[in-house]
Amino acid sequence: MSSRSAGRGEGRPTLEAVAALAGVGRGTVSRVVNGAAGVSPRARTAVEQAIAELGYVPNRAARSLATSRADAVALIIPETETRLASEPFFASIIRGVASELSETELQLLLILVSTERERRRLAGFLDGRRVDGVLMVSVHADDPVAELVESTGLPTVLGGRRSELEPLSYVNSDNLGGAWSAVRHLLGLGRRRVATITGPLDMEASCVRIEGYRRALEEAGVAVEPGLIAHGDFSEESGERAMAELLVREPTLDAVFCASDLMAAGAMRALRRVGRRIPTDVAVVGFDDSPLARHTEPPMTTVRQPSEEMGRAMARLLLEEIAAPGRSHRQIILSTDLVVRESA
Amino acid sequence: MSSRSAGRGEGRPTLEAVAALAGVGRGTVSRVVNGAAGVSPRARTAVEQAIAELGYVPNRAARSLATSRADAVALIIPETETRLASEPFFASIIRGVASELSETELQLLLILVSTERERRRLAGFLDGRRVDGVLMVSVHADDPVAELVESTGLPTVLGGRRSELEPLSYVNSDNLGGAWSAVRHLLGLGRRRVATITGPLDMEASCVRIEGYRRALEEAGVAVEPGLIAHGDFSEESGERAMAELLVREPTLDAVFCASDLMAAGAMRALRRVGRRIPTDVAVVGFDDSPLARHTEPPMTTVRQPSEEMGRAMARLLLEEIAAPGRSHRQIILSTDLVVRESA
DNA sequence: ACGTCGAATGGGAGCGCTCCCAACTTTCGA
DNA sequence: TCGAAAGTTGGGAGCGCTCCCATTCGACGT
Repeated sequence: MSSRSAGRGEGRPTLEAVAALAGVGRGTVSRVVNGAAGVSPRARTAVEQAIAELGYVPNRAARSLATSRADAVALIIPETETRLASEPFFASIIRGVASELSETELQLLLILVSTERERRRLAGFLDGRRVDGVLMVSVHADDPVAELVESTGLPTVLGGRRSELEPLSYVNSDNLGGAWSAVRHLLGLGRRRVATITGPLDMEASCVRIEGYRRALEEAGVAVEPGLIAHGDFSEESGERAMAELLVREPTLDAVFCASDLMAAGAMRALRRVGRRIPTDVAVVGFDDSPLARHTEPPMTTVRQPSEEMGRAMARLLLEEIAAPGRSHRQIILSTDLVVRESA
Repeated sequence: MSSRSAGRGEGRPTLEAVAALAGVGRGTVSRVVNGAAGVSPRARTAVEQAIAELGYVPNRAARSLATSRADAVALIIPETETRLASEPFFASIIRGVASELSETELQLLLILVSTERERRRLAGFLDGRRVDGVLMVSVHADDPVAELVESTGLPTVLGGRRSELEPLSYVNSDNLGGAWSAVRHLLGLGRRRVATITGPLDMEASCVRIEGYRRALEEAGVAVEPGLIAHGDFSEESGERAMAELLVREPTLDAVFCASDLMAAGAMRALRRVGRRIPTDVAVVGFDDSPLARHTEPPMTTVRQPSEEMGRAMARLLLEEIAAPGRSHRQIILSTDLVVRESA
């Protein structure tokens, strides 16, 4: 069934071959293939038959050359080795994007950028206009990669924004509400000395989660103490380290809200090491609802963010942007919700 | 003059533009760009200067059309929603492949195939010869996707093989040795009623791991009892279910070797539910050494397989195969090792 | 001095497709 | 009945690149 059987000695069948077999001109075949109007039913049938018989599949490169579209989009993940593997967040994004794209003719190019060399390669790549649009996740405040992408003028959609005045389109989850509800929950449990372990401060999501933490505290009339805020970088080690610091600085804390599940897992480990019981002594809440949250001991209470849906929304937004390049940029905020397990 | 591009906006510079500026012919520029021999130093310098001045980047589509190479490879992951996200194995493979590919000019196309529709789309895609080669992981015994790929005749490298007489090139980890050493370890601990929870039987890796289990037992003079073998599908739920079954069927078991960390996590949950202590009552060993293995309670003893290296090796093999299409297929086996933590 | 040979070079001929327009056919109103 | 409008159709002109061949040029041998 694959075109091999139909081979007329030559290589793969071309438009021209189909035209010849169907007894029509190239133009007509092209119109049929692209679903354009203005083809008589008679001609259309003949062409469709010829296509089936020959097993014709249009040549992407030729089409690309003629239309100067690439029929592909790039998903750029600018992260170091470990994060991609350890955070299922990325895998979910990929899945969402891929599933949305599978409805279209667009191909998904995956580009991981971690080294300086890879960044330079990316520059050449984008300049070569080999994609019609770009998706990018995990953007830091003044990420050179993001600036590179922005400077190309290609339709772009970010997962997460760089700041409140992000000029590009983006899809974000409700970090403020998520953090807020996590801390509300902790307060509702009667905890009053609630600490937080933040993500890297050059990421807007981290800052907004801190803000959510602040607001929940303030609304409850609990003072925000700088000593209760420690910083991490989303990794497990950083969470462990931050928790250890907090424990020294504020021995009386009774809860901690962590900006990622990974950090929460690290924090739990630090707590366990010094013999604090979870949640009896210290309640712990994470952020992401990654698979590991169900495997910690005790299972982790965490803020779920719909990462696959995020990927899907990003793809959808990008498609719109590619279709109507002029239009102003848009943003989508997806809601989060608290998954209560046993750690808080 | 073409009204579209050459008008005022003056699109990206072409080979011809570079040639004009450098005062040479198209052929010479092409030679320089492709690093071909037979260009005088003088001409080469002039061309390089012109390229820099114009910021010329070759058009991939045009090159593709002329050479009928795609300069891209596809990584196909035929899996259902959840596995991609829950198993860091895939993320590691992706990273390995991407990092190896970043040394080349090849692009990485990611193709997730889970629905029937996506499979059909893949068929057209491959027939369109839009990639120079294919990488595929997680292949089941008579996976229609694998057969589809094989039938295209494209250079292909599998991650894992379909059977012992796999005709395609593949990279595999030493499943036999891994399983063997896991069970050895259990036996060395004095356990004598060692159960196993297998992966899906239509995957060769599962069968080989069972074989490793068998051999270790036989070598130690311990009888292999069918009742101690339960089947799962690599997922956590299946592990939990299988463990529950085993517990009913063989209440006296004192150890279990699981063919994946995820299943081991499920098994641990099942054990905990019925109050069996780990490892005191039942020792548990997993397979993969995924990040979650460090977060279970207690931390899991497991067989590490070098998944990123696996991705890298796959890419390397594919490059060779693309370069020398005629040559016979090759295989690479990567060794595994046991990571002893606290569950066994 | 002249012929010879290899290195360097320019440019024609496509690769397979889309775009677009001229040409042809059919239909319909006057 | 005739012309105009509408509906179809074929195919030329590229898109930007590589491949390859004919040509040019300089260096060398005799």
